[in-house]
Amino acid sequence: MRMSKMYMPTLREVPAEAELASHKLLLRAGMIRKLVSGVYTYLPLGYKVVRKVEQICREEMDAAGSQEFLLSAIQPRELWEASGRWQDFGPEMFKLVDRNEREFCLGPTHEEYFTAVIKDEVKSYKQLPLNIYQIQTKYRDEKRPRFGLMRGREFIMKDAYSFDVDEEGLKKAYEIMWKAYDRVFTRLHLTYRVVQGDTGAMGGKVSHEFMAMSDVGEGVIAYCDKCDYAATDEKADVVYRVDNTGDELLEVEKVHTPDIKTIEDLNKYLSMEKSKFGKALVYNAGGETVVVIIPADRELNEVKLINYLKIGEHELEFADDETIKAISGADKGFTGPVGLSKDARLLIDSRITKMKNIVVGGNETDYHLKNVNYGRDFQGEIVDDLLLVEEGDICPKCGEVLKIDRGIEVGNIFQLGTKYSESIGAKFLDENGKEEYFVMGSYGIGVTRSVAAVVEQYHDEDGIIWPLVVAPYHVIITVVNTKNEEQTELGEKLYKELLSLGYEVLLDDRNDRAGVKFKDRDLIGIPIRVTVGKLAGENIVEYSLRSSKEKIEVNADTVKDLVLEEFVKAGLK
RNA sequence: CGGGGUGUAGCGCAGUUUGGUAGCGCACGUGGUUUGGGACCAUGGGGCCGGGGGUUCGAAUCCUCUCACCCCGACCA
Repeated sequence: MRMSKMYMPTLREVPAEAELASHKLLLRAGMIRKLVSGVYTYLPLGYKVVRKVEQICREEMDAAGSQEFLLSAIQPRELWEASGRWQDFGPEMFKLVDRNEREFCLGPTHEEYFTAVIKDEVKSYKQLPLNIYQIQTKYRDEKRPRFGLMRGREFIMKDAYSFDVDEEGLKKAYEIMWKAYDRVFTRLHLTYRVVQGDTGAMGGKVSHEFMAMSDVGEGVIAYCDKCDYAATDEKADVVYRVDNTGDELLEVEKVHTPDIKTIEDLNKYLSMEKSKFGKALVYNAGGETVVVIIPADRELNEVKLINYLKIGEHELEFADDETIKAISGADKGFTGPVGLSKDARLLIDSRITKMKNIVVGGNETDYHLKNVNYGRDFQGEIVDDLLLVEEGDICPKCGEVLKIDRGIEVGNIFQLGTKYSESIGAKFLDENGKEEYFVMGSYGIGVTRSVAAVVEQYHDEDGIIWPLVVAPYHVIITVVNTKNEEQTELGEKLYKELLSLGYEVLLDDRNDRAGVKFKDRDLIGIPIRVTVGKLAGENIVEYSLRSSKEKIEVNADTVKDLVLEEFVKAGLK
């Protein structure tokens, strides 16, 4: 491609709306443009990268025995009603109504739809296992779209679904997909970690997330260096050791705590460890008022709460002050488990039951209770673990200390089981002629998010540094002075030569100053650079890589060999 | 959803406090000089000052409603 003809609107200044490196650079490099919040246009250079990531997904899925489909983005409401997810996904879905008032959504994912497709045509165990996928645009009306391609409301996803006769088959399919994902992310040159995930709105029990490591990632993961334990913060089991000093149960004591509403205040006022307090959190959860008691030095893991209550993510919110008053009889800040209204459902983290002589809210404004003990003074539903993991927690697997890091969730695999086949009524006949539900798995890769993740991991202050596999072009030839015939001719010659060898080449034949061309090529991050300048007459050019500061002067005839060398090094030839 | 901030030319911004009919840099057109790290001179084009309503002789500026965009929070008992 000749750059004099290319649609590549690079920006010198950073658009005010961008915060992250990937967002800023993709905008500045003329790869994407925003239409509205969370919705982007892919310009030629950006779309080339997207297609390369898609192609890598495609190749690895095909190699893993999956077959490519293309389903519609529009899905009828009935399909989602069948699985109950019209409710569960709720406001996250873009919904629309046709002229006959029939309701649809723009697919946020395609479990129901794929299951419905299979249902009518796959009838025998002999047709299984089956693995199918598509690469398609997804729509999710995110609460807060942000960071460019990182969290959009429209994004491209590779989604695959497996259908098996039993759990055993599902586990095999899961393994195969896991390996395929390893290959995809390895080919993308991403530094990533596979962690246990929460199954959330997808359903099912087992899931893993592929996290591209990055400080700006929205995902938080807890991992152990000693063993292979790694999980998202939402999923991570918390090992919380109760420190029981003074084993004797003391008499409950009412203490006056005027205006002491937070754990911090209480901590100072009573000069007692936070771990001796039980904190109460009041929620409005799917129509009922729920009070949760957890050790006060820890935070609640809302995902664990949502899962326990079996409600949708958007059905959980903090209770307002009136509700708190109604169930506790006191102002906000003094809620506790003792003498709480029966209208509230009381959940107790199991650790609370082991703690002795704790301090809790008194359900009376300006009062707390000391020496409160589970069983003797209050009772409630015991929930095994509702806590959010923290740095320094004990590894639930090996007992070492956990570390916390951040990552970008670029892939996700789920063992779904029969949730969708049952709700959609998708059955096959097994070898005994008995009807069984398909045992399913689903597997996603965020294609456009992966593009952002690559930029996050591969950039510097001058621009993007694309790995060769996903670079929009492999080589850029910069003709320093287009008015100079020797330079122009040599540039053309090299351009044609490399094109004929099958490389993707940019020829910067623009009539601009050298500096402009250098800045642009740094910004758009083309991996291999050839500069045709003053020594063109002697058939000498400058050769350099975007990833290195090194430059060498070489005979123009050897450029093709150097390029080949890079391809060999990258494992592409 | 709550809180905060911002909307002025394609991009980045000033002007708003104290109303008087819109400016700077980059980008863009033209002519010229330049050409190895975002050139220079000259000249030119481009704005319902996010939108509606109001106050006023007069509104980018004041009042009001609204929309959009960005950030923070969804962690408080």
